[in-house]
This record gives sequence, structure tokens and C-alpha cells, in this order.
Amino acid sequence: MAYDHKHIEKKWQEKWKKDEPYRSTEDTDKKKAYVLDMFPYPSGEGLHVGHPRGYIATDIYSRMKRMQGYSVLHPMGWDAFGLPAENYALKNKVHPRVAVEKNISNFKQQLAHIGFDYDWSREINTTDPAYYKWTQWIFLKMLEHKLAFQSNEPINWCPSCKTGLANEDLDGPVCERCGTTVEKKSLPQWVLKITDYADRMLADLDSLNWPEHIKEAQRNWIGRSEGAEISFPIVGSEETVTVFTTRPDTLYGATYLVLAPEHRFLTDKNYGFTKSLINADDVRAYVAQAATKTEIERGAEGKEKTGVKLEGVRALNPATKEEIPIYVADYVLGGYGTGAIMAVPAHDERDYEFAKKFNIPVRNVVEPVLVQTTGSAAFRENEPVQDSNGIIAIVKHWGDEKYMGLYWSKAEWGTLLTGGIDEGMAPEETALKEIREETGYTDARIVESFGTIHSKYYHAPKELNRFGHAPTFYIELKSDAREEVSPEELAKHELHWLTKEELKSFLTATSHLQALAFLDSHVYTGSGLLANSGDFSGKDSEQAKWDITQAVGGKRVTRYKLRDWVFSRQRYWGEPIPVIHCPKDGVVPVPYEDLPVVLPEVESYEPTGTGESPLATIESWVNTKCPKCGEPAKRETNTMPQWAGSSWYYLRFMDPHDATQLVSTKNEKYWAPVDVYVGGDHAVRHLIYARFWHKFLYDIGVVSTQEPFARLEFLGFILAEDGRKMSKRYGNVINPDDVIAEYGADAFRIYEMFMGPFENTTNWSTASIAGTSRFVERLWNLHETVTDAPVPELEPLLHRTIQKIGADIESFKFNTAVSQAMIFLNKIEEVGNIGKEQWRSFICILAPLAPHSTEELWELSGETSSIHLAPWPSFDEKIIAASHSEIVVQVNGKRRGSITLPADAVEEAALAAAKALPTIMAMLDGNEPKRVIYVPGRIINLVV
RNA sequence: GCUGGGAUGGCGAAAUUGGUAGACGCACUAGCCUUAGGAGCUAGCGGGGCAACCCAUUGGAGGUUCGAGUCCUCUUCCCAGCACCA
Repeated sequence: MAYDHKHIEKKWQEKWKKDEPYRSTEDTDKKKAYVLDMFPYPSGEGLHVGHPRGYIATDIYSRMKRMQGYSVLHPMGWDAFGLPAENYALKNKVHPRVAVEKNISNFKQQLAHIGFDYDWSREINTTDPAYYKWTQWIFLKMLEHKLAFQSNEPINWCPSCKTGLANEDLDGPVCERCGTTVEKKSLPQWVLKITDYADRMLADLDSLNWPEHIKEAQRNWIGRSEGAEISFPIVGSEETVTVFTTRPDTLYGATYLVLAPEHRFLTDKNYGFTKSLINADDVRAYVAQAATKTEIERGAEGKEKTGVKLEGVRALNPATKEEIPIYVADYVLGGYGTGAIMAVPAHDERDYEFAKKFNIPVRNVVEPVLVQTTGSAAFRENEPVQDSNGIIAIVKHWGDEKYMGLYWSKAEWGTLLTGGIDEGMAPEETALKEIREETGYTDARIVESFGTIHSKYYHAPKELNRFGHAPTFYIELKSDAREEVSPEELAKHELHWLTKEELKSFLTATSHLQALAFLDSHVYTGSGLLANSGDFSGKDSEQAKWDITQAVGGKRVTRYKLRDWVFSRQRYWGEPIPVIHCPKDGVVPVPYEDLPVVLPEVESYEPTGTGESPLATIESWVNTKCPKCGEPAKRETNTMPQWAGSSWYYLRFMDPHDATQLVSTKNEKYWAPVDVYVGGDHAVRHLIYARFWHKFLYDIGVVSTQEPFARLEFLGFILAEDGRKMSKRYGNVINPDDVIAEYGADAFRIYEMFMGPFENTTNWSTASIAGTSRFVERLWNLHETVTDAPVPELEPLLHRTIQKIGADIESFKFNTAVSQAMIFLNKIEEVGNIGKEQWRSFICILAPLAPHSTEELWELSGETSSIHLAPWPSFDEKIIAASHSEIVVQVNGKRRGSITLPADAVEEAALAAAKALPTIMAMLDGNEPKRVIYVPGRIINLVV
């Protein structure tokens, strides 16, 4: 009889609902496994086939863990506060609460068809007052620990969503939700000091078993950089401009300062130094213009630098004691560092670009040091070194876009024009002289000087290491005027005219390649030897960094890109921020015993757009009494952002019904941390917020682990068959309900896992699901071939299959687990029957993947309890090893045949067997192999 | 530009971590079965050969090794994140 998926799947889904075999318990006799999905946002669109992929993975994983004897926590819940739900409700003219309830029940029904093992008794919903009581509780604790504070700093404001946003809610310069360009707006805001945790969040990333790209994204977002703050006095004033730089070693090359348009010296009229400003109007106009420009405009204009010089105001470079100009320019960001920089055009691309435009001097202070590591001139460590001075010149052809290359045939060595500097002769003079002597060209002009390139190499003729110091020039020939060259010079090298590209492969010395690089980019941003830097000249730039900082009274500081978390939203659908504003006592937290502050039911919850929350209009709710003095006071009307509830929900699953505490110590100790966390996207926001809250809860003793999620598995998306995202807009959405109705939940589950590696993004293919559907059918049909006695032929492969499927599920390689199952199934069909115990083992390891059909087959085999509570089968490595009897015979590393030998056969036996093969005999042609490499159980390789 | 990850048949992919490249599945081709098939079965599916076998081959170029998809150097292209962060 064919497999009737509709009937069988329904039968078991109902039975599991009734019997609750998946109830989680804090069973201290067992090891625990906490397996968690990123809980969904119940949108109105319902699920498409991409959504359940992660849920199927955790389902399979948790089912296996349960069978392996673990106490499993695999819960599900709903993240339902926030803008999407509210916007959906507004559009459809229903209350968000009603919309959310409806969407949740729709989601739950869809999930039920797939046959998940969730413990629904632990379901949570972030919009439930019993839940968000604890979200508010955490906020109050943060307030208590001064991690939550009020601020009036301008924040990102989305004019379409009518609310303030955190940096993390932006997609570049636009609101990630609606795509509207955000504005800057000053509003009283609640802010969380996430930056206090930046260092710990960065350091602890190393301890996490997470995909590298996600850790990297977090490192990027935290954006730690070490540098120095250095103060530049303003000439004729008491004021100083403090700049942040990661390159204090280049201080001697700082030839101007730049203030961001947002710098307080420019925006705050109280700063006296502006009195001496001659062109105040121009400056003010530039600042005003920059303020109206959105970040996208600032960035878009081809990054062409703009700015205005502060005429009449000068700063003192504390190292050189030179007076340098100050500019305002929008390439400096107000929000990072101190909002002011020292500009070093010689060693920073952006400063160089600006300096060229405004004709500001460029002073080289760091010179590259190269070590020749390849070729005959490779530097020899631990051998004596001799200093030498010479020049390097890039010489351009008088007519073509070609450059001079010299090939030294004796040394097999391609160079630019070089030459030693004679005592008392200027490098410039030397360069021109060398061109004349070595090549005869007389009509040469120095166009540019690149400073000195240092290089360590081995000088073969003298059998000595050299540390060369070479001033480097770019020289153009004005004509082909040429005098005679002495025959001995001519004999030494051949002259070639080469394009830049050709020169790149022609040159052998790394120092010459560096000279060539200067032609394209005039800016050297690396480290090296300091020059033109007073007492520090000649020192290593990296080592001198902090000495220079100290010498000018600067201080070493660490800066982050990460901004504090703007935590207020001027919208209705969120957790009310639990504070009261009292005219007398100021900000007063709502007493813990008064939590939760329940979101009031209202008729109109439209955002006002004025920067006030819609809650502000509900007088009866807003007006309250101060908990401290009892006088009339007003409630805070802002709500929390969408990410609040999801920042700690994984803790509530451990103990979802405790009305007296967030999570009991007993349960937290048992379940924490989350062993495997599965989801896509959210690489930065949710994970960084949750880690922040978790570390805070650790600090106040609520949780016992430093990190919430020990292991993270990243989920690849499923695209539509046409390669685009599944969306109503494109009409390419595949609904899992339809797929399941046609092929069954088991085939659907297996297909989603078989599509490709779990972290890969793949296109959905309805045609391909036929393969896994066939697999379930064929598996079903096999139960008629079960015999009493075990089939010996199947033993090795069965054990290998148990081993591989277990290991693959453990490491989230579901695609190869499925493939192994198919291989074994093919083998059973080939053999024709399977022993009863073998069959039971096989369906047991398939149970996590195909929970319905295997449960039915289990029952058919005479069992009365659930297969999902059966023990996971074990395997015997010896039986697996015994099957590896075929070993490959190679000649010179190429496969030429195979022989069958016991795995523990000695080399002599293997060699004899190999030699006996006709092909091998022919290839050896009576000779003995020169060498034999024998890897028992694998290969034997004969070298002839 | 920076950082991280990739590139293997017509397609999704696998490869015991340096040891038979292309497992498994899809699509395709031929045949069988069937009133019919978007069902099932058998065989084939890099190139050559009736065959045993031979040759080529993991984006490209070099290298290390008895042996390289895997390690090293250079290079091209693709994806993702960040991006005037000093």
C-alpha cells in the first residue's frame, strides 16, 4: 500500500499534541541541550517555504539530542512589538493587538503542518504584559546602574515612520524599514550605554563558536580603534582643538587641522576664538549647508572634498611649533572621535586629496622600509649589514607612455635606474648624472620627488647584506637627445621601454616596485622610518607612536564606531518606558512592584509626527502621581524599540511562568547557555543587543554565563525559483501548506535539508522535491521486505550510516546526512531485504528527519511507544573499518587499478598483489619500482 | 577601497581533511511497462574506443609533494558586510 501522507501525518500530529512527548523538564540526571530558533515576527503575510528551513534544522537537531538521552529545550514564541506590526495594523485598520493575535494563530497553524517538536507550554509573546513586565524590569535595572540616561543629542528621525531610530536601524543613510532618508532631529531621548560593554563584547567574540563572517560583522560594527588625543593650541587664544588620531607618529607631517561642520566651536557661539574669524559668514554658510545635506549627499558627490578655511585663525602644531591653518570640511564626521582631525596629506589619502585642492603643503614624515625576501638578493638574516646610499629614478620616455627598465643579464635582474650617491653630491644631481652616464640621455627633468625608500637586501657582488637608503624621483625625458655611453656601461645592462604593467612583472626588487606604486598613489599609509620629525627622525614609526604622543602631552585613547543605543520610539506599539516625570523630583522610576506599566488600549494609535508619542494624548494614562512625593506627575510616553523584547527572550523560555522573577536561578543554571542558536540575517543588531543585555544581567547576577549563545548556526535563505526574493510583489511565493498537501511534511522537510549546505542561499525548486518525495515512498515500501534475521551484507554500511548521520546532524550538515540515508536505502533495495533490528536502527536515525513516516513504521514494527523517545542507535567502528578492504593501486600518483586486501595487510603483501595486476605488470615492464608508498586501507603508490 | 567567504558536470552539490574527483539528488537521453501520465522500472549521462582500457579535468598561472579540489605564491571573477570612522 502506498504511503498516505495526509492521513498518517495528521494522525501523529494529533497524537503528539495529546501525549506531549516533547515536554521539557529540568531533569538533573540528564545532560541538557537548549536548541533555539530566532523567534519569528508574526507578519500578516504568513510563512513562505524559506521561513521554516531553520526551524526544521533545530527540530531535527533537537529530536536527535532527545533520542541521545539529553533533556531538550526547544521552544517557540513571538516577537510581536514594533513598527511592522503597527504599520500593518494601521494599513488594515485593526488594532495591533488584534492583528498580532490573528497572525500568530495563522503562523501556528502553518507550523503545525510541518510536525515540529516544540514544547508549546513554554510559548511566549513579547507583547504579553506578563512578559514585558520583565523587559521593563531590565530597563529599570539599567537605569539604576546608570546605563540608561536621557539625552538631547540630535538623533536619526524617520519622517515616514515618524519616530527616532538607532544607528542600527539605518541602512546607510536611509531607514531600513521604509527606505526614507533620515533626518537629524533633537528630541529628548532615552539612551542605553552599550558602549560601556564594547570592549567586552569584542573580546568575548573569540570564545564563541560562531561563523566567522558574523563575528567579523560585529567587530566591524563595534569598530574599536586605538589612537591618541592631541591638543593643538589656537594661536592668540586660550582655546585648543583636540583631535583624535590613530597615527600620532605622523604628527610632524600635520600641516593643517579640519573641524567637522558639527564641531562645537562652530555651532556654539560662546566659543570666543571665533571672534578673530575674518570670514565668519562663509564659515557659517558652509556649516549651515552641511547641516541640510543628508549623509547620502555628503557621500555621493564622488567624494569630492569641499571645505572652507577659517581665515584669521591658526593653530600651533605642538611638535613642529609651526602655525598651521584650520579648515571646516564635511569629510570629517562630527560623531566620531572628537569631531576634529589633524590632517597629514603625505600619509592619508583623504587629506592628500583635500590638500591638493586647497594648495596646502605636503610633508613626508614616514618612509617605507622594504625587505627583499625573494630572488638572489633576498636579505640574509643574522648576517652583517652595511648601509648604503643611492637613488632610484623612474624615467619616462619623451614621447610614449613608457618607462625605463634596465635588465642586468649577469644577475638576471630587472631594475629601474639606480646609482650610488657620491660624497657631497645632491641626490637630484646624482639622479641626472646617472641617467647620462648609464643611458646617455641628457634632456631630463625631475618632475617629482617621492622621498626616501629604505630597503634591506643582499648585495651579491660584495657578498654582504645592505640597508639601502634611496631618495626616489620621477623624471621625464624632454627629448631623445643622447650622448655616447662608454662600452663597459653598455655591456652591463640592456635598456627597455616598458609600460607600467610590463614594469610590474619586470622589476625584481620590492623597493623598486614600491617606487612604481608611488607613481599611482602619492600617499604612503604604511609604517616605516620617521623623517623630518625632529628627534624622532630615523626611529621606527610604530615604536615612536606613543613617545610622540607623550612628548606633546597627548593621551592614549580607545574609540569605537559603536554608538550608544537610542532607545525611545515615538510610536504606540511597544513596551512603555517605565518612568515618571515629576515637576519636583525629576525622573522617577516606576517602583518595581508597580510593574508592568501596561500599554493602554486606545482608539487612535496613529503616530503624531511631532516627536511626541501617541500615548501623550491619553490623559487618563499620562497623568499619575509621583511615587516619591505623591504630587501630580506625568508618565514617560515614549515606548521601547522592537529589539527590546528579543534581547532577552531566550532566558524566559527557561522559566516562562514565574511571576516573581525574570528567570529562576535553578532553571537558568540548568539550561544556560543556549547550546545552538539558529537564524539568518540579524547578524549585527539582535545579536549585539542581546549580548549587551546578557552581559549586564550577568553583572547584576541574574544569569551565570558571560555569553547567551554558545554556538550560532547561520541559515541560508531560500530564493524563489526565478532567483529573486519571495514576495507577494513578484507573485513568486511558495506556501509550505501547498507543498505539504501535495508531497507531505516529511518530503518537504527532507527536501529543505537536502537542497544544499545549510548556510548557502539556494533557489527553491519544485521539480527537485520529487526526489525526496520518492525517497519517503521507497522507504515506506521497504517495510514489507523486513526479515527476522539480520542481513550481514548490510552491516558495515548500516554502521557507517549511523555514524555519519549522527555526526552530520551534530555539525548541521543535513544535506550529506540525507544523502547517506539515500545511499543506504539504495543498498537495501539492491540486497532485497533487511533484518528487523537493522530496520529499526535505520528508521530511528531517520526519525528526526522524517518524524511522521518513521513513527508510523515504528508502530508497524510492533512498538507502542513513540520512536522519538527511543534511544539513538550505536555503531561499531570495527565493523565499518572492516569494509575498507579495497585499496587503490597508483603508479606515479595516478590510479591504475585496485586490489582487495584485509585492512591490516603488510606492505609486502600489498606490493605483491599490486604487481600481480596485468596493467601494473605492463607498466613496470620487469623493473622494480623506485619507491613504494603504502597507506594501509587506502592506497599503494609505485614510483617508477 | 577595507574585511570576511567563495569559484568543482546542464543544475543543487559531495570528497574520510593531502590519498579512486564528481557520491547523493534534479534535469536530460534511450528502452520497458501502461488506455494514459508531470506515475513506476532498467540503462546511460566529460571526451575517445565494440571492448579491456586510454585521455582530459576542480576559474587562471606557477610552486611544494610519491600524490593537490584540498597546502604555498601570484592573478581573475563572484557573493556578503562595512565604507570619507582619521
